[in-house]
Amino acid sequence: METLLEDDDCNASASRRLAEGLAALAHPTRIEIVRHLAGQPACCCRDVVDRLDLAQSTVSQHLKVLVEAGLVRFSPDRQRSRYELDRAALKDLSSSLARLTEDCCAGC
Amino acid sequence: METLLEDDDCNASASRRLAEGLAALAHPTRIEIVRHLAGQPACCCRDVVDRLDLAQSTVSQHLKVLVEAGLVRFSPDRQRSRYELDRAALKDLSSSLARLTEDCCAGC
DNA sequence: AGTTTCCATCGTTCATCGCCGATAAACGAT
DNA sequence: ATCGTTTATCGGCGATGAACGATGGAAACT
Repeated sequence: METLLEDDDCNASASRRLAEGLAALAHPTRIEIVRHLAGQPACCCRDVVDRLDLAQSTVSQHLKVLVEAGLVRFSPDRQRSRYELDRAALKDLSSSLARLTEDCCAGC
Repeated sequence: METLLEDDDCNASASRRLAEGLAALAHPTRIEIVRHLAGQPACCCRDVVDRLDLAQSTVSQHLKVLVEAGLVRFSPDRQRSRYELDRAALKDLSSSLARLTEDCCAGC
């Protein structure tokens, strides 16, 4: 029962973390931002603003969400800001979902 | 409804659909529900209510979200309702995220 | 008959999201 | 020193999300 409880806690905690990661990507604009970031080593906020038809403040917010979720690395570069896709984190998230899917399809 | 899609909207449309799928899973409770559904061929609303400490109406809502996202199949079984995990749809979602991740990691 | 059980839906409350305009700080250029 | 550019953050507004209780309908049990 001790191990069972720990398993449950583990599952619940994993669910929470996975949900947080998925929530960060659960918006078309943020997926587009990730796609854009994938094409280059890094870019600044302005680049994204030019690409998407959204206000600069809105883009900044979306970038913040991605950074807080750990999917994008942020480093203030003088005037410009430097946003870089954390591909390892993205892979982790994808793997987590894949693992959940595999667990769910174990019997088929 | 949305049978007409311009080529330019292809990426945006894919992002939108992926975002919708991820949003359905972007909640710890719904992930737990999916996990629970994975352990059996099907179950009713009551089963989930007993497992999670939430009101029956809340659970019903979460199930509805999963059904509308296509991740869970629903068939009214006499008195009880029958919810069944659509493992193929879950795999599709997982694959979509994996594809995005691969696209983003093509150069590494 | 009446009753219980299971379920979906409605209405409400509260919090969060998504978007914007405005603002101020930081930096580069003139 | 004064622009122009870039950026993050604030305040506000409408929309959505998440939770609950209450209600009513349908099936099953007494």
